[in-house]
Amino acid sequence: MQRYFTITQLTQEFDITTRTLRFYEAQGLVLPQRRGRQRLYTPGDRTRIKLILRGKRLGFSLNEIKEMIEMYGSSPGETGQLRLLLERIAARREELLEKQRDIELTLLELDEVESGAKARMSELHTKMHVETE
Amino acid sequence: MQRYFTITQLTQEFDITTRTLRFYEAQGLVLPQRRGRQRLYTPGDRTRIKLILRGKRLGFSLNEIKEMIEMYGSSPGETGQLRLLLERIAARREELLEKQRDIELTLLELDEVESGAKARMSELHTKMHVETE
DNA sequence: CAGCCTTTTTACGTTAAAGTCAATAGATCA
DNA sequence: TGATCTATTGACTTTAACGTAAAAAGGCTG
Repeated sequence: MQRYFTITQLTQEFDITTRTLRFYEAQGLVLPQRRGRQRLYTPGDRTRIKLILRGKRLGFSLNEIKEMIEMYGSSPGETGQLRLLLERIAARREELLEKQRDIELTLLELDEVESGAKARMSELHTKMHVETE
Repeated sequence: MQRYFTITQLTQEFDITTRTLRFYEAQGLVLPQRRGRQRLYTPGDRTRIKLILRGKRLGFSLNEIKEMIEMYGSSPGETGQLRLLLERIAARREELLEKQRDIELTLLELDEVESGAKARMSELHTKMHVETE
């Protein structure tokens, strides 16, 4: 029993438009089957779409995302290709680790701004309190 | 003693073009002083540029980055504004935490692909070994 | 089977973030 | 001072990632 999703189901689930999904298909990122002219998405297609959107949230371009997806599915039988695959994995991992550090720093700065704002807020309250005494 | 950076120094340090820095200036993201027509960047300007590039790496748009930078510098004196600032901080934090989770997942998947590739690689070696015996 | 709704195709438009190019202005160096 | 270099400005172009609109093709319903 193969369960399929329609394009509109997926657009609603992920809050994207049909234009977007067809665009991703034109870029070779998803390849839904057809029943006549209608697109049928398998659970596997749905997973790929999730991967695409996750990549987008992290700031990767569609081309980079395509490469990553191809990495996932690839199982090269030759040593040279395998070595290349391992290199690409290492490179991606580096990028992701850098993004992690970037996020850590940004979160720390947000903490600072927040405590500054909270301090000013309690100052304001104190002042109001004194003035109304 | 105020030390200044020239535009080319910064382009070399951050590996961007002068066009990019002037574009950021036109968008109001940095505001270097002028000596005649020449731009002079202070250490503070340099820090802002670092913030911009970090934001870009995380997939934020220049407009979002501008908002964040303005948050950093702002010190509103009114409670309503402060409350708004705190809300924005919370929203940003949520986004960043989601990105963190996205990264974790992606790293895990990379691990899987990698160990799969390594397994296939040692299979290949074993096979070669057997065949050449 | 006529009418209506959804889906698909095709084609052109748009926006963000620069890239490229040409003209001009200062700055520098022999 | 003339020549050369670098920086600035303005205009136009490009690319990615869709948005929008129009026409045709199914599919469903009374």
